[in-house]
Amino acid sequence: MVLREVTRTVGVVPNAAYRHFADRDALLAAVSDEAVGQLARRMAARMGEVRPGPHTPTGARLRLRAVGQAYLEFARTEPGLFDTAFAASDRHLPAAGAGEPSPLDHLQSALDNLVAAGLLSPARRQGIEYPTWATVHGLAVLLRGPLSSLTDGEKTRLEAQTLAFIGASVS
Amino acid sequence: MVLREVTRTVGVVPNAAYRHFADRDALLAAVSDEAVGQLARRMAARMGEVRPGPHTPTGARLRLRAVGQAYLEFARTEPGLFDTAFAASDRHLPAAGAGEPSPLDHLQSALDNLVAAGLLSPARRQGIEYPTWATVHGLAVLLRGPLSSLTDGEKTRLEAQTLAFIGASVS
DNA sequence: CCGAAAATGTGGACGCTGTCCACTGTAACG
DNA sequence: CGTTACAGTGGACAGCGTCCACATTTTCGG
Repeated sequence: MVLREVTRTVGVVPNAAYRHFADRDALLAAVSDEAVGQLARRMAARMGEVRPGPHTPTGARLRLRAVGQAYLEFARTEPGLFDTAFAASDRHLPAAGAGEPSPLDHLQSALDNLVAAGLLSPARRQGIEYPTWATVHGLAVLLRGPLSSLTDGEKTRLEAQTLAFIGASVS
Repeated sequence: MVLREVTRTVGVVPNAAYRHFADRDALLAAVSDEAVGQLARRMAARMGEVRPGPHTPTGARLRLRAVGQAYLEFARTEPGLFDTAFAASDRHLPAAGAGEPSPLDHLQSALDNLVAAGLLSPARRQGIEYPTWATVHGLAVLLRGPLSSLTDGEKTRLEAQTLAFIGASVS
C-alpha cells in the first residue's frame, strides 16, 4: 500500500520505482530517513528560538522544553511522516559517522545543558535521555492512538503536563 | 496479511472468517480486545503479589512499580499481542459500562494508592496517569524499535531506570 | 423425531498489492 | 557516431481482502 501509491502520484508505472529503490522497504526507509531529518531540524529550530543562554538555568530548562515541544508538534502536524520515521529507520541513534545531528543528539545536548547549568547532577544525567525520550514519544503515540478522541485543547494541556512531568524528574 | 493467515492456521478457507467477523479490521479488533484483557490481567496479577498493604508507603510504591513492570514484561514477552493491542482497540480507556478493569484502571488505582499513602498530593495526582502511561508505553515502543539492538541486560536496566524516573516525578 | 431454520464452510471470482522479467527509449560522453 | 548507463514500459505472477452463490452441518420447536 505504498509503492504503487507513490509511483501513481509521481505519474509513473510501478516498476519505475525499482530503478531507484531495491524494494518497498527500501523506499519506506528512505522516506523514514527524510522524516527523521525533518524532525531533527524542527528541534534545532525550536531550540534556536530560545533567548537565554544555554548554560543559564532558565535557558537550559527552556531548551529541554523546546526539544519536547518540537517532537510533539511534529507528531501532530506530520502524522504520516512521524509514523514512517519510526516504522523503518535506523537513523534514530546518533549517526556513527558525521552527518546532521539526530533527534536524540538534540535531546542529549539539552540534557547536557541542564548539567552545565547545575540543575541536573551528572549522576542523574547518566542514561536519562531514554526515559525522557520514552515519555515524549509515548505521549505522541498515545495521542494518535487510545487518546485520539481527546479535544485539541485537552491534548495541548496534556502535552504541557507531560513536559512538566519530565522537568520534575530531570532536575 | 492477517485474515488469510488466521484462516490458514485454523485450517479453513478464507471466506469462513466472514461468518465470525465483519471484515479484517473487526477480526483485528477482536484480537486487540483479547490482548488488552491479557495485559490487564497480568497487571492485576503482579499487583496481587505485592505483600505490603496498598495504603502503606512501600506497598503503594511497589504496586506502581508492579504495574509498570507488568506492562513492560507484556510488551517484551508478547510482542505480537502488544502491537495488536494498540493497533485497533478502543478498549484502553476504562470501559464505560462494567466489565473487567482496563490497564488504565489498574494504573489509576496504583496512583490513588500513592495519594492514600500520603506520597502524592491530590493536586499532583490530577491527570498524572497519562504522563505515567506515556513513559512506560514509550519505552516499550522504543525498545521494540530504535532501541531494539540493545542487549537484554541493557533493556532490563533501562526498564528499571525508567520506572525510577517515574517514581521521581510521581512523589 | 422430523423438518425448517440458523450457523458454518466451500469454490470461484474481482481488484488491489509488491515483485520479477524482457524490452524500449533517452541522455551522456569519449 | 556509437556505446553505455539510466529511466521508464508492458505483461505476468502470487498473495491479499472481499463479494457472491452454493453446500453442509447443527440446532430446536412442534
